[in-house]
Amino acid sequence: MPSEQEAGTRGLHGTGAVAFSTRGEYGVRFMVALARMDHGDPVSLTDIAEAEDLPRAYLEQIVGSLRDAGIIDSARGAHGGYRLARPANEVRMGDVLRALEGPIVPMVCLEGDGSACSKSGNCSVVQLWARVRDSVSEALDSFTLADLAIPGAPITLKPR
Amino acid sequence: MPSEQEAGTRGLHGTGAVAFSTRGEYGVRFMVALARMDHGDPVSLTDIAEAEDLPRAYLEQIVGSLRDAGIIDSARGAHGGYRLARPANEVRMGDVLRALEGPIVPMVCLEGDGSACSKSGNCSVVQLWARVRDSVSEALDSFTLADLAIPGAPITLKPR
DNA sequence: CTCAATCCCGACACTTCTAGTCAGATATCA
DNA sequence: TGATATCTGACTAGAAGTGTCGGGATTGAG
Repeated sequence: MPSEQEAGTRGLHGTGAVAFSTRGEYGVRFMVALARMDHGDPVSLTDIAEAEDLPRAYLEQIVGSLRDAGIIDSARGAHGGYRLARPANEVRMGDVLRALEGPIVPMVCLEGDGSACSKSGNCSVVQLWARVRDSVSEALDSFTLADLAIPGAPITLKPR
Repeated sequence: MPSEQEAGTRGLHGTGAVAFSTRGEYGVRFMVALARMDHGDPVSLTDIAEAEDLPRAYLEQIVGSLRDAGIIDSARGAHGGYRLARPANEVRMGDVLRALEGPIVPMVCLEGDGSACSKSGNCSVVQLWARVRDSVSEALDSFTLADLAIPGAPITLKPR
């Protein structure tokens, strides 16, 4: 039997402006699946990739960012896997997305301490970009992982 | 004298998630400059490109989107150029950005009529993306071109 | 100890998008 | 007619996105 899933092309995720990449989508789906499957023991990446039909090797990269950000804990070795580092209702989706996609910066002039733009003092347009940035952060942080994970019935793992 | 400006590399515009491209930045800067320079007669692209230090040929492409969207009017031939199609205080920045960058769609599952996602009925995550989309639209539409073009003018934001 | 499961990590390949450049066609005014 | 502009399509180099692949390190079980 074909042991490895064939992933093929999935196209781009998000059209036009303000689009998240597949890192954002896959990472969020991973987190929701993990929240539902996490009953104390680590959940393996393979189980989640199969449940969500995501390319395992690629997901592995993405999940590394979540681990580095301290959002999930990992356990290596046999019967290893991933667990939530905090209860789902304490995980803001803004933290998840920032870990996955980097800081939310709609325009270069907002990067770092703002010194990138030479006319930072008298530029009126920067207020527009700052407003967009703050709105997106607020929207993301108004959801917790629990908000997204609760609706479905909790998924139980097959015994191993 | 050197007839063509050398533009060189300007790097990417916006880091991480929710980034606008140079189309968005240059287009907005074009609009602000046009709003300030428009005193009745058409303003030529060359004048604006020089004033804002933007690559003329590339800006030409970008401005085409604004014309197609009916945000500016163009006049060909000698003494031609561009004019605002409406007063600056009637131009919402959301319209400008949508013309420049396409619809604001943070994730594929929100595209078109929403039929792209197979589990559109029971997906909880879609609410997150929809919220982000609406927040960005509101943020952009809370500014008019006049807010950005009037130098030193106090920017009044609509209450939310 | 050995084996299998599992995370971890770097390198590579392919495709698409970005950010332009360039040459020419078309339209208008003097 | 000639100078000035917009308009259009084709082209390109480089970056980013979306994965695949192979192997190394760690752990639990038998």
